[in-house]
Amino acid sequence: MTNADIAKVFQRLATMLEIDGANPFRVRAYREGARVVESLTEPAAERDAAGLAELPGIGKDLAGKIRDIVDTGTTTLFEEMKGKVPLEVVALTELQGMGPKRVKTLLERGIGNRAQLEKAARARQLRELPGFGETLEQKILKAIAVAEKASGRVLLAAAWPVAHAIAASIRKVRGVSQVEVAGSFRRRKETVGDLDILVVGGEPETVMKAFTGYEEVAEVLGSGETKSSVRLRSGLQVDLRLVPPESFGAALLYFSGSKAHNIELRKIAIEKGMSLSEYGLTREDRMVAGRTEEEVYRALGMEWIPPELREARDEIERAIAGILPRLVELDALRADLHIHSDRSDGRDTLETMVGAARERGYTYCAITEHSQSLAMAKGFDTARVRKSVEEIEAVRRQVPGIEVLHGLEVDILGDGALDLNDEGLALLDWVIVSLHSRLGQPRPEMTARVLKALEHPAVHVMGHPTARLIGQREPVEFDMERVLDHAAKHGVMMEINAQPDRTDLGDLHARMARERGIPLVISTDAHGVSQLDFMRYGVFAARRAGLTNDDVLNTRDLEAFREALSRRRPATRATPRQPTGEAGVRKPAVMAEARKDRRPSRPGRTRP
DNA sequence: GCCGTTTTCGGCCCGACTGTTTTCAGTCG
Repeated sequence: MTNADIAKVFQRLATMLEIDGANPFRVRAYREGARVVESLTEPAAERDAAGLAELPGIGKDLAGKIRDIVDTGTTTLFEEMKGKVPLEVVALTELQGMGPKRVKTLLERGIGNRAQLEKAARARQLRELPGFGETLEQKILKAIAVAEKASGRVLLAAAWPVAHAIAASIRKVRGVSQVEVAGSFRRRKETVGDLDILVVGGEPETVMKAFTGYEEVAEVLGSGETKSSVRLRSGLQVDLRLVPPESFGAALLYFSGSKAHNIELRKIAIEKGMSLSEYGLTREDRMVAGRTEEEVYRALGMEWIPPELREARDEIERAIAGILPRLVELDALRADLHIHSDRSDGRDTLETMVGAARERGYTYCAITEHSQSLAMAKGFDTARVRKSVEEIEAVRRQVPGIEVLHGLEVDILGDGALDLNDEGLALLDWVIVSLHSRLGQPRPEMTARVLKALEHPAVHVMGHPTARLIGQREPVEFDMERVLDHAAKHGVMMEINAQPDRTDLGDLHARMARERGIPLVISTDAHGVSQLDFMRYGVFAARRAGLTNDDVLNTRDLEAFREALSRRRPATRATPRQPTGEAGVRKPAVMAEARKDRRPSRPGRTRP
């Protein structure tokens, strides 16, 4: 039972209670409980009831229910509520414009799922219900159609060019002085549900007209003086808000979220005798701050918090204490350490890829083709690796100015063995191990398989550890805590794979790795030149995880990177390439150093 | 349902837009 599973039960319970007309603050407590459990970096299952009740927002009752869910898969209240408000009914609230009150009205008339709702709407029966009308009936039919077509959230990388294009077109409107894309886009979540655009300046009518008339707009969902919403042809919803300049910071803060972060800030405002809204921070209707985010945060007694951290985890306490981490920057990366060429399943030649890496300002990179078991991808066996040594030598001569590490992305076989023998491994500078096959193994087997692979002394890093494909494939099942503990023990690093549909490790897991002092590398896994630019999406995940430059090994120069690699020689067993003197289990010094860096007492801002 | 150097009871974040209504409830973010 994962934290996400527990959170899902609480979310559903909240909606059920809401439809049932429960005390709204009780509903909120379940939502808050879901959020707290979901953002834990350790399994809630490992805490007893008392330990759970120590969490903010979790009291005795919710703690007991979490234990129930962990132990039995459900809890009494959930089962009872399912009788009153079936899950099909809960799903109705996902339709645009359908909240708990309307769903309750429907339920009382025997309309309890999407099919029944659509039928009633088509039969023009909805308009007769109290609080419903002809217009709403039409909106509901539209919402059903949209829900069936759109799959919900889109990848950040898909929204990226769209957001920039719309923002650019609004910037051209006469009088507009500021345009910013807020929302989860600004927090750099790996997927976004919609886009929120904030605008300062210009005649309201002109700005709104420019927005609703944008070429990609398929439908205008609403338009007022200060707010308009549209749906693009791609299905993505975009909201635009026009705000006065003196409120821009407060509005940017507000619309960037997360909601939970905002609520925390508002509570702090109230404690200080003020009130915070998207119009500003006020004291007795007098404006205290609002023009910039910095000014609002300062007036609340804390430093400015980077949007990526605004998830109501621990960032507010840290901002108050002045110990926010100084987040890793894209510009700080010196290398891309996971690159394929057309020697295996990439599209471009070795020389092209290395040249493109150099163009991106890297001083070193690793070429990492697949191993033999991925025959379709022309994976390398030992003989091919031997030949590759010369090819890498050649490309080093062809493309000066960047050091090329001879790497390989070696498959972790079904039993945890590596897909290359020790002779082949000994020829490599950089060994990534990855899961590509038999991804459906049950949790105990998968955990054992990964643990075994990480014990091999030749291994440097685990690539895209969970093997998830966002929106397409669930992460593989293994015990992440044990895997990370094992990685820390054996000096194996973790990759943040920057392919936008992987983003793997994701922010929570990367945070868990960091807590164990495991160095991370951010790599693109590029299969073509253009994919080298995916690096930013890996950096975003790292920033959301709170990682600093120090936590990310490929921010170091080549010498420091090599130094760190050379220390990865803990020995569970000797291999021919191990100098005997280096045997013995110890944590690589780089990890001890990294751990030291993240003591909460240490101001995160003292070093770049 | 949670929480507490103002409280163990009585609070709990704020505003725009829409549609159904004749002054506001519901939804959304």
